[in-house]
Amino acid sequence: MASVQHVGILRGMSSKPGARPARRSAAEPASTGLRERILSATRELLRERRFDTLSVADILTAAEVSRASFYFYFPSKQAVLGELVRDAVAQGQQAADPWIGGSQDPVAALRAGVRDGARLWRDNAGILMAIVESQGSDEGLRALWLEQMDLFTDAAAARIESDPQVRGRLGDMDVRAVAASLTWMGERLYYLAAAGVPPFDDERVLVDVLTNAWASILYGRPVAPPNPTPRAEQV
Amino acid sequence: MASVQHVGILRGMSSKPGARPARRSAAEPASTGLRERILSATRELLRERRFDTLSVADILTAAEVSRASFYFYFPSKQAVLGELVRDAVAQGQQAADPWIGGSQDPVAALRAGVRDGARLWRDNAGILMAIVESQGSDEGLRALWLEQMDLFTDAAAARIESDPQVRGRLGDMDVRAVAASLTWMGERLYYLAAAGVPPFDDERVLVDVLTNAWASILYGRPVAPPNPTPRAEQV
DNA sequence: ATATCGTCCATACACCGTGTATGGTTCTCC
DNA sequence: GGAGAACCATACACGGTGTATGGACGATAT
Repeated sequence: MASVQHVGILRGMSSKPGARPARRSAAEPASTGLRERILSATRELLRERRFDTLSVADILTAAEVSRASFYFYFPSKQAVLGELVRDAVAQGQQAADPWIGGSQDPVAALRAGVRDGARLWRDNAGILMAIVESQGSDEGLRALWLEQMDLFTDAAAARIESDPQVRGRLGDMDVRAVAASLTWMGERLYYLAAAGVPPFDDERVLVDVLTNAWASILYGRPVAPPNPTPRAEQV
Repeated sequence: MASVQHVGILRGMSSKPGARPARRSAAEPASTGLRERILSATRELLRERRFDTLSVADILTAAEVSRASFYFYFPSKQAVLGELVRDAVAQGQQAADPWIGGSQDPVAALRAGVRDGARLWRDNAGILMAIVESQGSDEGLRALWLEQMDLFTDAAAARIESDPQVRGRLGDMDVRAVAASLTWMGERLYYLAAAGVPPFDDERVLVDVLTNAWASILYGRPVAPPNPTPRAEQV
C-alpha cells in the first residue's frame, strides 16, 4: 500500500519555490529566508529532542513561521530532515572515506578517518540519529540513507581493490560486501555512541574498537591504541 | 517530557489479567485465548507489513478481537511487539552466543553460530526488524533491545576472556567493547539482510562476511568460505 | 437460584498530529 | 496599478491512539 510514491521527498528537498524573500517591511531584522529559518530551527531542536517527538507545530514555533509557510517550502517534516542530512554528510564528505591521503602508515590513516567520522557524528548527532531511527517509518529517508552509505561503501571498496595486499588477503570474498559491512558497522557504533550507549559513549573506546576492526579485517593486524591512557610514555 | 514513565511496557508484557478464557458458548471453535490470538495475528501481519504501518485496528481485524479486549491484555501496540521479541529471542537463545559447544575448529564453530543467527533472523524477520526500527520511537522497546544485545555481548565477552589466545591478541583493548562491536555489527547486518538490502540479502555472503569479521578480529585470520560456489571441488 | 466476578464486545469519545484548503495582507517588479 | 511572489491566520478533514461506558455471557461462590 505505501509503496511507490514518496519520490517527491528527494525532490522536495531541493525545490526552492522562489528565490528571494521580501516582506517584513522594516521591523524585525529577525531573519533571512524562512526556509533557512525552518532548517536551522529544526537542527537546533534536534540537539535536544528526538525527531519523532518533534511535531511540525514545534518547528513552527521555534522558527516563528506559519504552518502555511512551512508547507510551502517543504512537503513534510521528513523532507526537512532529509535536507539536513544531505548537508551534514556533504559537509563532512572529505572525512567520508577512511584512509584519506596516502599517509605512510595505513593504519594511522585509517584511525584518522575513523576519528573524522566520530567528529562528524558528534557535531551532527541529532540529525544523524534521527535519520537512522526513521528507517522504519519513511521510505524516502530510508532510500536517502542507503544511498549515503553506498557512497561510503564505494570509497572503501575502491580502496580495497586498489591495494593488492589487502585484496589478496580477502581471497575470493565479495569485496563490496566486506566494504559494506565495515561501513555499516561504523554506522551502528557511531549511532550508539551518539545515543550514549556504553561503552561507545567513550570516544576513545569507540575509535579504538572501530580502528581495530578495520585493521584486523583488512590488514590482518590488531592495533594497539597509539595513545594508551592506562600506560603512559612511549610516543 | 516523555521520560520516566513507560516502565509499564515491560511489565505489561507478562501481566496476564486472568488465566482461563471462557465465552463463545458453543459456536465458533475459532480459537483459544484472545491474548494468543492477538499475538499470533500480529506476528502474522508482521510477515508482510512493517510495524509502523500497522494500526491497532488492523490487529483487531486480523485477530477478530474487540478494541476493548486488546487494551485489556496489552497496554499498547508496542507491548505486543515487546512480547513477540522476547519470545523470538528466547526461542533462539541457544543459537544466541556463537561458538556454542567446544567444537574442534573455533572458526567452524563461529560460522555455525553466525549461521544460527541468520536463521533466527530469517524466521523472525518482521518482528526483529520491527524492534530495530522502533528504537527511535519507544523508550521501552529501546531498553528491551539494548538488554537483549547486552546478553549477546556478555556471552561473547565471556568467551573472549576465557581464551588466553584471543585475550592476548586484543592487548589492552576494552574486551567488552570489542564484544559489543561484534554483536552490533551482527545486528546491523542481519537487519539489512532481512530488509533485503544487497549484498546482505544473499545469506551466503552475509555469513561469510560476518564470520570473516569475527575470525579476523578475534583469531587474526581471514576465512576462506568453506563452500566455494565459484570454485568447485575441494571439500 | 442468585450474586458476583472475570471475560469479552460494541460503540463512542477526547486528544493529538498531519496535510490541505481558503482567504487575506504586504511587498516588488513590470 | 495590476500581477504575482512571499507570507500569515485559521480551520478542517482524516486517521490513529488510548479511555471510557454499558452490557452480555459463563463460571464459581453463597
